[in-house]
Order: sequence, then structure tokens, then C-alpha cells
Amino acid sequence: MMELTRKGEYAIRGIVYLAGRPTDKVCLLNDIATAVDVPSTFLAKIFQQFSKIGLVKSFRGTGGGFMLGRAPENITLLEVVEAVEGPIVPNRCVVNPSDCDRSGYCNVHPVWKRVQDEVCKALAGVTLKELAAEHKAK
Amino acid sequence: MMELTRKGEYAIRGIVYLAGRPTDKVCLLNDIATAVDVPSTFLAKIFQQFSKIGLVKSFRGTGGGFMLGRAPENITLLEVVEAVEGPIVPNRCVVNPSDCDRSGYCNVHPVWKRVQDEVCKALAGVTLKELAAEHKAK
DNA sequence: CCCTAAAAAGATATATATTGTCTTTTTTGT
DNA sequence: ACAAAAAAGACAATATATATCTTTTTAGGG
Repeated sequence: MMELTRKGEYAIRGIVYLAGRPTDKVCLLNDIATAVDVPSTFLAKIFQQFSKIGLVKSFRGTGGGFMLGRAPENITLLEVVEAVEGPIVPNRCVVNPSDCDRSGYCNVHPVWKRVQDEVCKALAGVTLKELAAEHKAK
Repeated sequence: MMELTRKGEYAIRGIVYLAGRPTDKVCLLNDIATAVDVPSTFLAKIFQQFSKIGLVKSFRGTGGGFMLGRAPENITLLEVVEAVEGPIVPNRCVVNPSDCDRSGYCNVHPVWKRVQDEVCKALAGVTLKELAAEHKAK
């Protein structure tokens, strides 16, 4: 339950890789796909979604490719995940409260709210800069 | 993303209802299903799963039905959810770390661990007793 | 202006998971 | 023996996930 899809995983891999590249030049989709081991046609769809909301900037034609849309320290993991998976909704009652008052008041509802809150907080607390950073030997 | 399935929702409804009934007598599956507005054939499958792990006790034959397997204050929402949805796994790397070290060390991994932890904590912090309680007018 | 590189867009395909239903079997009390 | 009730198993429709392939649009370079 509550599992990230392949699409979400791929999305993170791709954009984290991009965040680790020099910011002054574009990356080819195929290079990214190869580097992070994702089917390039699938990654293309993902990056199209990123592009639409400005998470990445795309350049078409010869010399084209992708760049991060903003500085990596200003993009959170939450944004990335929600860009491709939609909003964090542990139960539909959280998005549509009318489902919830099936019989008066539902005691479970606040729990899902809490879950939603905690997940968002955890994901919003990490930026692409941190994710792209070389890890220290442990 | 991270959405409870119908099955999970139904499971909660069913067992919370059971927790709100007198503990000294059995409930018929059909009565529960009707009360919580769930297809009874579907709820049957769910309660079979509950029964196997002892969350509920089942009695077959005439006069049979279901009872809670333990006192409602000793059953957490986490147990109920995991009984039908499986473990809380926000990303498969959390369950199978070998997926994770695709390229050395993955900075995202601890975030998923954290998410897993927070969700479990939130769900484990609520018992059926609380969920079955009449809510106070607010 | 043409050619090529590259992303965007759209159509299609397959596999898996979800959400059930229906039938048969087993158990149990009367 | 009969009836009530859960257990078990087979089946089916739908939705979602996971892609792939083709065509179109855009842009740069000669």
C-alpha cells in the first residue's frame, strides 16, 4: 500500500540526475534516460509533465534538451512526486469530504489528514540539491 | 498517489462497526455489510483475511458470525490496514534495499524510510476503540 | 530553403491490480 | 437430516500501470 509507482521512481531519478549536472547546459533526454536506466520513451512523457509546470525547461530542435526550471535548492521532492503522481491523498475522503460523512462523523478522517500532512512534510523537507549531492562515505 | 483502496476502506468500515457492537455476541456478515454499505461478498473476503490473523474470530454454521478477536483498544488502525493492504511501503527500495544502491548510495532512500515511519506511527496511534466511539458534538 | 536533431503529441499494446460476483464446500446448531 | 452461516475457489469486468511506436512540431546549421 501507498507505494510509489515506477513512473514516480523514474521521475525522481531523472530530475535528480539533472539537478546533479552543470546548470549552464542542456541535457539530452536520451543521455538522462541512459544514465538513470529508464526507458527513454517513458522518461519523455515524464519530462513533458515536468516541462508543463516549469519544473524543467525544454528546448526543442537541434541543440535542444532539458534544464532544471529552477535552482535545485528551490525544488522539493514533494513537487516532483506530485507532478507525476498527483496530490498526496491517503484516502479519497481527504479530498472529497462528502464521502466521509457517510454516517454522521467519521473518526478515521482526521487520521488520514494527519497521514497526508506527515507525508507532505517529509517530502517537502527535501530539495533536489540535497538529493543530488554526492554522499559522504559512511 | 498513496491512496487506500476500496478494500482498505471497506475493511476499516467493517471492523470499526464490529468494534462498536456489543462484544458478547456475534455479528452476521450480511448485517455488517448492510450497515456499512459494502458488497457482502467483498466484505466476506476481507473478513476471511482478518480471521486468518486473528483480528476477528469467526464462527461457522447456524448461529455463527463474527466477533472481534481482541479488545478494541488493543487493535490499531495500522494492523487493520496492513491486514488487507499489506505492509506500508512507500517505495520498494524500502523493502528491498538492493534496488536502492543502483549507483552507490541513494539519497532518497532515507526520505522514504521516514515517510514509512511517520505513516506507521500515525496509524499505530489509533485504536478501534477510539474509532468506534461516538463522536462528541463539536 | 532544406536537412537534421530534438522534444511534443498522440495512438496503441500489454500486464497487472482492483473490484467485484457466483458457485461450491465445509462447518455447526437444531 | 436440514438449514444457516462462513470458507474457498473460479471467474469477469474495469481501471491503472507500464510502456512502445509513429507522427508532428520546433529550431539550428549549412
